Amino acid sequence: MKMFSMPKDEPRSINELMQRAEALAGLTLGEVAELARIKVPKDFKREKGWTGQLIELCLGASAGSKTQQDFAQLGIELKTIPIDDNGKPLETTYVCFAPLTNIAGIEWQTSSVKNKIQKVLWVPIDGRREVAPQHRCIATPFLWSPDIEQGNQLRIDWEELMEMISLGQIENITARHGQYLQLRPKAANGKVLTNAIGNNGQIISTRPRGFYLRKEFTEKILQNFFKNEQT
DNA sequence: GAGTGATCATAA
DNA sequence: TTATGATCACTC
Repeated sequence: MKMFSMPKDEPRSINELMQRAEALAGLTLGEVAELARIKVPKDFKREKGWTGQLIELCLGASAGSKTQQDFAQLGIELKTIPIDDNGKPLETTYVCFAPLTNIAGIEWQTSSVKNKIQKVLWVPIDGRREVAPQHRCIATPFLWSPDIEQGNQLRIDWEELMEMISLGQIENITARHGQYLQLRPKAANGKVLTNAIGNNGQIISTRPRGFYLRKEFTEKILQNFFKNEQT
């Protein structure tokens, strides 16, 4: 039984990171928050990113808004994912902002999406709304990298969406596009605007967009892990 | 009920 | 302003 204690610095190896992460398994958000000396909100209506930031703190990630991975030196991105009692995702997973201008020459291989999901430390956490945040339990964290098929699926969606953006079709893209990777608004509210390419090649103003992984995609990742875990 | 579009807190 | 962390909540 490994006990969890708050780290005072960044993990220096994948092993060290995984040791810390695995020590969180089985604990509730309330228990972890107490160790971190942080107050648990009664719900996430206002503090939507609270869980992610708590886990960042617990694993020694340096907070802040960087475009790089959470553990850049290890090349690992941290993602908490809310699950129901069957271990299925309750929400889609945000990946990164979508570039809407100056996108000539951007390719999948060097894209932000590819870079972000190259290596992910998934931390599944009970996300059922009927369970108070304080009592939500952390499941087993695990490291994942996309296999050939998953990488191809995401590349195909990414290329389709990026082509539409480059052709000035941003206003015609809805969350229904993309089989596994979708594009949705990502901003503080609907009044936030950024530049994009219009249908005549001109610069237009539109809501910022972000790439999200559909639940069907992350569900397979989780299923595959838990399947291998019990064999 | 599910899913899309909208939204909230915070950092630099 | 744009990025991080995401979940909310209205509409279908």
